[in-house]
Amino acid sequence: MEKSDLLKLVGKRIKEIRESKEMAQVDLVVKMEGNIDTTNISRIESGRTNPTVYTLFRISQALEVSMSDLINIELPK
Amino acid sequence: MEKSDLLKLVGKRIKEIRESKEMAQVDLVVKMEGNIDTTNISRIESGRTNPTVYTLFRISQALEVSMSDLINIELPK
DNA sequence: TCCATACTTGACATATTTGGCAAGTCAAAT
DNA sequence: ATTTGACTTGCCAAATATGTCAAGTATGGA
Repeated sequence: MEKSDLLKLVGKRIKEIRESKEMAQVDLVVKMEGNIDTTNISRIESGRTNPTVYTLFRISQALEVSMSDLINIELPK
Repeated sequence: MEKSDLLKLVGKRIKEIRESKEMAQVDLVVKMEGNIDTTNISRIESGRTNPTVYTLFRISQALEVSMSDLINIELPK
């Protein structure tokens, strides 16, 4: 799988979960540890950035899901 | 959880899986896509670096496990 | 002891993430 | 038509991941 496809899948998954919890990007950001703003969330959700594990971790905490949930991806082999 | 603790957990998990498959760091590296060498694996396994999703993905492929397996961590709350 | 293998560590250049702000788009409501 | 809310995009600086090589450590075997 290509890098860009992976990032799109991860981003889509994050967005899905966020929306399923009816959170806006802002809501996510205010729940996250440390400094971050919606710019970064937007970039991650659209797959334009390759987030680090720690960033994923903070997102998963704010969404109240496990990190595994965030990258539980159908690997299109 | 602290960033450094997270990174140590992830690194430990990767090392565990690699060793369970009786692979040396070199074996992992040669199976991975793109350029990488054992230096980076060492840094990731020891938690001194905060790997990106794509790097985790390439490691998971080379180890023939899912990415979820790599970050399936007991979250110490 | 000497050597080979495995891994760690330091230093370095390059690429990219992160964090921040400002401006732009877009849809819905007033 | 204007405003409001949600999100995107461009740009910037700072921090850091990546990739590479060289040197160092540790272990076990010949």
